[in-house]
Amino acid sequence: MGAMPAPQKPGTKLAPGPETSRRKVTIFDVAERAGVSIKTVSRVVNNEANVREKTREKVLGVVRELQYKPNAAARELSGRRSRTIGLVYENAEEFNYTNAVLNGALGACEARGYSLLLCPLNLPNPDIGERVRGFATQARVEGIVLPAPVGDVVEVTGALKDMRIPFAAIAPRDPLPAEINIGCKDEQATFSLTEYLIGQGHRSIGYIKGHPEHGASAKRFSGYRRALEKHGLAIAPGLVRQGYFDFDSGKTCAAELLDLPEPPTAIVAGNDDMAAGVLFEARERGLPLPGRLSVVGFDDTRIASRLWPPLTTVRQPILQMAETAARLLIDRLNGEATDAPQEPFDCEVVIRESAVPLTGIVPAGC
Amino acid sequence: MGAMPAPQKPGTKLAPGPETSRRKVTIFDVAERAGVSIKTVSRVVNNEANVREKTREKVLGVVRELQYKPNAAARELSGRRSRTIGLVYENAEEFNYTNAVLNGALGACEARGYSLLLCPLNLPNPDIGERVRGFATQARVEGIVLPAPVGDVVEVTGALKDMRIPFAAIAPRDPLPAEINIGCKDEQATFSLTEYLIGQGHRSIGYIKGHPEHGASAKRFSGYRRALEKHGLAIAPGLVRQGYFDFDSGKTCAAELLDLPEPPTAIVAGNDDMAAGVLFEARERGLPLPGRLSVVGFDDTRIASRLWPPLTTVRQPILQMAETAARLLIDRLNGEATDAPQEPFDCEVVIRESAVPLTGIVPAGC
DNA sequence: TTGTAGGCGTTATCAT
DNA sequence: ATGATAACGCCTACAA
Repeated sequence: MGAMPAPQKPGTKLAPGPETSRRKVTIFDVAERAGVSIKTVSRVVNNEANVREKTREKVLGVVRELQYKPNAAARELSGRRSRTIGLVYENAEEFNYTNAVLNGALGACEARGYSLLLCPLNLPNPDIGERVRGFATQARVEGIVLPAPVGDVVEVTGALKDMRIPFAAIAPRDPLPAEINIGCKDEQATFSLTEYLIGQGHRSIGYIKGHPEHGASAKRFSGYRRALEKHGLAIAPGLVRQGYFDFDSGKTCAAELLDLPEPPTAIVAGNDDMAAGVLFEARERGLPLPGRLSVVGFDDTRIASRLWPPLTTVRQPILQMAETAARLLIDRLNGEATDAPQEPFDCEVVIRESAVPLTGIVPAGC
Repeated sequence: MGAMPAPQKPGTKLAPGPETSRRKVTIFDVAERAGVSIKTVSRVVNNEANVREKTREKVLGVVRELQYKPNAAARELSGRRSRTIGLVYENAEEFNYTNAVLNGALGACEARGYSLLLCPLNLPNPDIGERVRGFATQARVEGIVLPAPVGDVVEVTGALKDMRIPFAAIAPRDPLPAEINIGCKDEQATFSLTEYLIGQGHRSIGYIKGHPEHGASAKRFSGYRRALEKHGLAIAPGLVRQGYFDFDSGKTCAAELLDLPEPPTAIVAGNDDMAAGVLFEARERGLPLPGRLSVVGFDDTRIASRLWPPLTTVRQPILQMAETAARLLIDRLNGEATDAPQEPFDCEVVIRESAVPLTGIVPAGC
């Protein structure tokens, strides 16, 4: 071992410094620390045979200690195995938040020769921070797209900032969490929607707020309030309820609104799912729809047009927003800086039959 | 150039043979053929500066000619750029075919240290074959999961077989297209559903078939037919319509059924979306629901419980099916053979209020 | 403008 | 059972 030139451990000659401790740990580090050759480490890591149990344990110990993760690229290059499978599926064009985001991001990636890796989260969750950290490390991503409401989860954004991984947020709240933030005119859209109801003669309009964790909830509510103010309508007590963007909370809030001494003649729900809950509750009470109660939603999800009556709602360009987020992120990654903050996207009010003019002649029974 | 050892072109010493022509073309091949160094090729491919226009063109020509695609792993290993971004998103637990498939496959991958790459398709499409080929090549996947109806698209399966890429099909039709085929008891479930209606006293039961391209469509229809036969009920002419798994076709077919001289008292739709169309059509005609018409669907998608009346339907374990497909595929990739074909999964009938006993006393008006 | 040398971190081969 | 060494295909640094 004397005269033999020490195997040049990759990375060894990097200038030492504060960053050194965070240098990627390689198979050489593990081998050295365990007093074995890299091949033995490789054997252990890949569960190959021909390793003494004692050696295996020792190596595994070091692996844990050093938190060694094999480099996927090197593995693939050398071993010709990508450890990747594909999912080829029919892309139903139906609207769905997650799918729209996916398609938008995928489109931007495809156009630029990038790949997209997924990390679904179940919120709320105590250890998202760790999950995201693991994802970013394992998946070796250059940047990350964070659709609402994840862009507002500090455990996630914190971990990312910590790891210095650039990210783009879709529809986040203020203050904007990312370098790249993509939004749409939620406020303006709800304002229009509410004005539309006012134009139909409604004077008592209830509101069901969205999930407080979503940035969009507050913006939408603002639009509602601004419309009422503009037309000199006060918000009667109890007319605003707190929902959570889901069907059940919409139904519950609708029940509360309809139980009011003077129930509203129209209800603005923070999204379609809650609007569906409102319709359901009204239906259960036998209220003639839309005659007795006008309802509007937000998102134009698939169920909006399937419900009875079909829902008047707002369509956000989520696909484009996601596409833009991914595109700007990739551009930024490639040093093609985007200085100006992205202009918010326009939304489109979709008129259907769930909101009708308040005629004063409320049809009886049916 | 004389004494200089020829640069050992990677792969050169592979035994020549029939496979040789299909060997991966590398940057060396391009360089040699273009009469330049690999660095120049690299410059061209990466759009770097300092390449004479003429040289650039020549290289690009060879690149096209040889169909050279840079090896992503080598690129990443050397350049420390993964050309991959991540999408961290909240995984709404709501049911949705695509999402369920995604989550199932993702789960299996995560558990085995695999990555999942997505390739959404828009069917029908003249050049899916090329798209899939491109995806498989570019994404360098080891295997592919094909959820319905893609497993039945011969352009896709053909391309994959051609490229010798193993794949697993979810809910394909017979004859089974893949080595690994995962199904569920569609026939049995529709049989139960139909028997349920018969048990409620219905004797005239319409059926709206699903998309003919889906293997499940035929199986479900069989279940319906078997139930009628078992109970000695004939299928009156016009009682079976051809739908396409979408809302509009369900609505259209419902109109046809309801226009029959003797319209059915119950309708079995091949999926929830068509069932929603049926409800919508009935609602437009002012038919009291569910009293005047019982409707059942299949899939238990989210809208099933949002509709009025809430839909009696069938829940398939799609998530588990996708998980199993991906798991078996990965196992196979790793040589852990699975000899026995996978047993079909059970489905679960979900009883809600859209189907009610035929009382004989049809409520008038409303 | 173009080319050469060397390294990226792993697996494969073949000795020991 | 274990290890030295050569690929793997590309990019960066530096030389010409």
